[in-house]
Amino acid sequence: MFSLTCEHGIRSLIYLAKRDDSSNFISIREISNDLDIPFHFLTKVLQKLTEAGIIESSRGAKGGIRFLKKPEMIKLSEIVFAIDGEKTFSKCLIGLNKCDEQNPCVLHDLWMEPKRTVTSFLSKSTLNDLIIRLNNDKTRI
Amino acid sequence: MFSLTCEHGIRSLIYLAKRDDSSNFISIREISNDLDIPFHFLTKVLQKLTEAGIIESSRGAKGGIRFLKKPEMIKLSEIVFAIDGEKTFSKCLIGLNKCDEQNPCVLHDLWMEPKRTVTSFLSKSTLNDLIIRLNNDKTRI
DNA sequence: TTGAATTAAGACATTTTTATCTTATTTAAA
DNA sequence: TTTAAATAAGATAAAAATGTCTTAATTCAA
Repeated sequence: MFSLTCEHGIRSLIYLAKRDDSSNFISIREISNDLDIPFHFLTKVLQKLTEAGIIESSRGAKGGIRFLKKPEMIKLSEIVFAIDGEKTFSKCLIGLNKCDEQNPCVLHDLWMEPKRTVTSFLSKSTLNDLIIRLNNDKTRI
Repeated sequence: MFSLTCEHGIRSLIYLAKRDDSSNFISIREISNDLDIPFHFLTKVLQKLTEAGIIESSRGAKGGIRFLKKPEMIKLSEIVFAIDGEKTFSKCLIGLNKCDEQNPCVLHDLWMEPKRTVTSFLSKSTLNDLIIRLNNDKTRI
């Protein structure tokens, strides 16, 4: 569904939202350890989110990453689009490069409703919505 | 969404359903030409569908592939599962290997409804449903 | 101002996916 | 029975995704 890179990105930001005191940077090494994601791989994933303006980073002692936007303003869709690309769920299901209302592929119409459900889920869910779940139960990242 | 391999598989079977006179084999070379899919790559894609029992193949002159099951009985989900794997849409969204009702990931509950919509779309749509669309309009494979 | 801590960046390695090529095997028909 | 036509299968190549390592740049604090 999502690339592994994207999964790492989502998990990291949920982790960050859970930990965030919003003024201090959280070190990537710590995230890497707690979420069991290879450190050097993770730095590259997070660089994409930095370029996308979702987080900012600081080098050196006490460095790390922190949110540039408020977690209640960050949608799942933003994260996915930043990492897997804007077209992640708007591409033609069978790979036709010109597939639209005028010239639809055989799946186009049937795919519209499920696609809407998925994209609405991604654009409705903010990081805050998600960490609320983490506070309650046995829910995990 | 689907792997390229899977896209090729779906397109080929829709093409076959459209062409099918159900007794003759259709050559892979012909499918390859008409759908603009690399021939040797396509033979391997179709071998997966043969192994899955959806089509059968014949070597030699007048060889090719044909359906083993009737197109009205072949669901999109079968094709996807045969090529991209059974768990294509049941895997945890963020990659946790033990994610279920008891120990859900943060996305688990929110993902349930969109997932249902997608899997229902895949399991409702048969090849026959799809080629009906091809007969009408400007619809393409 | 120096040193330790930390991310950035680029080179490199591995794995998976996609693509190609060659040879073997099978089938139908002359 | 031979030949042409076709898929099967395995080797190899290329590209993309994932993972690792090294060096550079930056930051804080002693």
